[in-house]
Amino acid sequence: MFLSTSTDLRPLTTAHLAQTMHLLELSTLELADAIASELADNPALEMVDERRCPNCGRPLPNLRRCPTCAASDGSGDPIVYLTPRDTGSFGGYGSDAEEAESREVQAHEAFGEYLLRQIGPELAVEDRQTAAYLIASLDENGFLTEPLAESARYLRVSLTTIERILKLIRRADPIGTGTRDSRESLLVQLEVLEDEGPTPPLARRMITDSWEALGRLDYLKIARQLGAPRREVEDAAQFISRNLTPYPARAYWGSGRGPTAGEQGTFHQPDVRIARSHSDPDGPLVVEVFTPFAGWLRVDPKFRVAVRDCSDEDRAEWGRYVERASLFAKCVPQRNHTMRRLMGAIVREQRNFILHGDRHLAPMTRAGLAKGLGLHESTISRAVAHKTASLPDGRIVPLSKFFDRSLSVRDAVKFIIAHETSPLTDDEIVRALAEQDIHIARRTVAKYRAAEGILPAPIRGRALAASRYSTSP
DNA sequence: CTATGGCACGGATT
DNA sequence: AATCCGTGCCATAG
Repeated sequence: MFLSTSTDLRPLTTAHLAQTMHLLELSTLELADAIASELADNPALEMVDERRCPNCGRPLPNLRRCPTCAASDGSGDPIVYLTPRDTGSFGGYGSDAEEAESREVQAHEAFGEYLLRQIGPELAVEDRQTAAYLIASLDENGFLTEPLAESARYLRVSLTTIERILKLIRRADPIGTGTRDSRESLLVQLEVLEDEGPTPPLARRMITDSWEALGRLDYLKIARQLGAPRREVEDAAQFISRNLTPYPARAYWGSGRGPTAGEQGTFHQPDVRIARSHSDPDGPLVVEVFTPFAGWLRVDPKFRVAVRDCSDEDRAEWGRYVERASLFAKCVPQRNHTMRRLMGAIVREQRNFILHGDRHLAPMTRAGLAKGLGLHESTISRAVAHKTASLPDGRIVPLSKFFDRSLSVRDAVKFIIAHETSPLTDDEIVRALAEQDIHIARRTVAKYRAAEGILPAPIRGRALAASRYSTSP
């Protein structure tokens, strides 16, 4: 059986070889495709479907994270680990999806597929259709507004079945999708965090019993309602706002607001997730670098045996496959290791930016980072290219943003204009910036202002005046 | 005359 | 080597 498959070996192309060297510049999704096609083309390569820590290689039976690799070393440095995430590219369906009518539909479908793929393995075959229906009924916030009884009647399945499937959807990434509203969503998210570690005991009651007051941040009222000290209420509220998000699905459609045009309406899975440690929000940041599969790659031992036993004329060709498979199997973990180191360095350098916003972005160059890590600068460039990270506040930003030289100044310009009493001219903005020790030319302010989509001072004045008389904003 | 945008140049970055 | 970015100069609009 094995020999029969070997008759249709596909030729090794130079393009493939070149690709092996370029694994670093692939996003998680692209890497999944690359691995899938390599597995298809090279019979000597095998994926072992056994969960292992993608970093240290230890087996991980029923564990999501490797306890050793996910531990803090106590130095205050960010905790960076690799997280296997099934991207679904091994299912065999083509990557060139049909052109959808609108990007919105495309995004929704991709999001649905993403959910379905995660829960697929835990789903009985006859439940797949039900799950697909439920996911398709989600609204733009990822909520399920249709009454469950109605879905049950339409699908002719029991309410308990629906609830069982829904429970899977709710706990899949992004956690809290498939709930009825923000409140239920927060509860599900809290539940998952409770499984992982300690959470403020007040948090749950605040969401269930003091929802209204929580929305208005009325801590005094919550404290009175729950009979708890105000101090504890504030702590719990801070925990909620830092670790839970009312619209978990939104993070997957680019940044909901903000002028990152072109990204909107696109479903996007980040390649890296940066979060606060929920047990210690002021401690080291927790960074997950996603890898596209849970198993590991190696040269198929059966193929090795076959090479040893085969005829001389076959040996040369088959040997090339073995060599390539072996190289590829080494390159993938190498890539992930580099990504892990790189993210550690970036997050250490940009902690303030990650936690406190654009204005705190520190100047950082790829070249400087390369020196610090002992890597070539082109390696850093490749590793940064085509990848995105999700930040603790839910925004998804390209990794290149960490190297934006002008972001903090642009943000300062935005801030000045947002707080002006009367429209400031570009020259006046230059002077305002100088007071913050930021020295740039007038012409540059004009460019930043334009880049942020802010109108020139005289027109801003008019727009302000006009808005007093018109009803539309 | 003042505020701004277009074009192009040079230096830094990739 | 190619690209990006800040800036100066100059034309133009109000």
